[in-house]
Amino acid sequence: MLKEIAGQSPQQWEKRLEQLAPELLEELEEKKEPVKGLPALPGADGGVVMRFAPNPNGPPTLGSARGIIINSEYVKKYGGKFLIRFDDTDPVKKRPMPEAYGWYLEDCEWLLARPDQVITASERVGQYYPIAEELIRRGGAYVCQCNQEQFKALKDAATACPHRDQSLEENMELWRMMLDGRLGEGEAVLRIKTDIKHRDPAIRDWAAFRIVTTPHPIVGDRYRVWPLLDFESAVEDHLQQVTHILRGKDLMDSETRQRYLYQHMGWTYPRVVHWGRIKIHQFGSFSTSKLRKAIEAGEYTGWDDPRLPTVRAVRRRGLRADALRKFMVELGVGETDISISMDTIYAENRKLVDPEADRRFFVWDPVEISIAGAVPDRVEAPLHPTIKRGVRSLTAGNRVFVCRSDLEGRSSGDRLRLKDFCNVEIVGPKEARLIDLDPDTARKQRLPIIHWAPPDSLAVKVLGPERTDTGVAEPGIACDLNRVVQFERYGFVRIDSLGNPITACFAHR
RNA sequence: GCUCCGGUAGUGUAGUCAGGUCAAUCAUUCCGGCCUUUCGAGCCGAAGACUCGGGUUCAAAUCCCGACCGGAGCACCA
Repeated sequence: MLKEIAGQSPQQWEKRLEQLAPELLEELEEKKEPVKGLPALPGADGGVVMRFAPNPNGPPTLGSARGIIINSEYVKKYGGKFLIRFDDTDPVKKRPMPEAYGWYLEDCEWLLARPDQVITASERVGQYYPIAEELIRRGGAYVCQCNQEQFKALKDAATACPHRDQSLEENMELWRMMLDGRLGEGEAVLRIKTDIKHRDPAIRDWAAFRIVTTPHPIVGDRYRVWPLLDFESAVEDHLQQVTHILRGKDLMDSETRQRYLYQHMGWTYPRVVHWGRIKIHQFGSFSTSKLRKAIEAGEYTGWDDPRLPTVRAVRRRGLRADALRKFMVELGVGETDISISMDTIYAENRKLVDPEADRRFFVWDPVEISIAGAVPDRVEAPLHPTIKRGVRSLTAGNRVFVCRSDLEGRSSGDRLRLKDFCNVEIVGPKEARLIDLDPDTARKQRLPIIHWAPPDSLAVKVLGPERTDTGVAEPGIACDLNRVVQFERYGFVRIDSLGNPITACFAHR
């Protein structure tokens, strides 16, 4: 029987199945449908509460954008709440930047991911204390006075430290001593009991609170006992009733650690999805603290320097939020570490921006040439090559600018067309002579077509991720402040400031 | 050293849980052609991948084992 089936073709199987059970055939076809957008989140059908939890020690980078976008995208998909939570509980080693809180909110807004609620951990530390005390009462936590090396040695040997089985009263008293100052920095931590023999040493009795006397940039010296990430995050996720956590693979152990706390408290842990590290070809790997140092050293002009992989920098260059969103959604949420190229983001952005961007002439490395003959004083050029939305009027005349590179390698007798203007023949190093105005001449003679800039052009400096170009551009760009335009044969730019020179930021070709 | 995770075209990604129509999806990139008064856009075409080795099975990208490669954690950082 089996042999008989194996000998038949898939088409024959299908026919047979159709006779036997047509409903199963439908099911087969259903399965083939490709899923669009983000993969389904298990258990999300009743709505979700999700959060993005940055440390505000700089503005969001493109890596943060992924977290902001994917979280908010899921909330959009299933309904529910999107939270921003500032995990700013280290006043020393990961000292928060007061300005950065606002930067996150601004960039979220721009990324079309307005949070439904904003939580700042440093302002809520007082609410964590009763939970710590409850944990002590339940025997799930203890005050440990080992120094770091001692504890590490014991932990690596899978042995409990002497403080682990102190009485409840002792622990409470020590905890009060942490709070009221009788214990100093480094003298004690509160640990969550896990399994001291857990096969993974990273899980064993982790620290939940430590003493820090350095004032916090937001709340000053309001607290001297500060939670560590695993405690703060675990508790806050429960308080906010977070349903799904998206977190980096680097925090994979956190779930295992935090589950012990949840167990002690009788809470249920949210669902967790992990994703791998993201690297961008054009920027290499970057960290906020590294960028911060480079900025402070004067290597960059600021957090929105077009050479930087921050959200504000790409915004300044004229990348659009919806392009970024589309790109991030297509990246998905895989656990593999990925290395992406900005080219893919650029391609996405180009599709959105190309139909909307007016065309402008920008001549880099300009050379002034003279054209002998009766050339018009003004010409008109379309604002867009295929979408009819009008023209721009340009001053023309006998002297215009062209790119040095368009002249190089040409000699007397060579002909070319100045786009939307005239056909010329080279007669000298910087001299040309008019042939005629007809674009058909250029077409028939297959002349190279170059662009040019009018005599009344303005000085322009284009700041790009890879280099800075200087040149001149038609004066109309003075009306394009904050808009994205295409400099023909150059690329898309956002006009960044009016001045002398006008500055533009380069987006992409 | 201990522990965890991953490996589909150049880059991402779908498919892997529930093995079969997967000679493998989509996007981007690259190449060729067409079109175009931009080196942009558009159109057409092409190239390009299941890390390796065993095993299970009629059948393996999919399940199992091992190797290799890559990433991460073992903080009083986030």
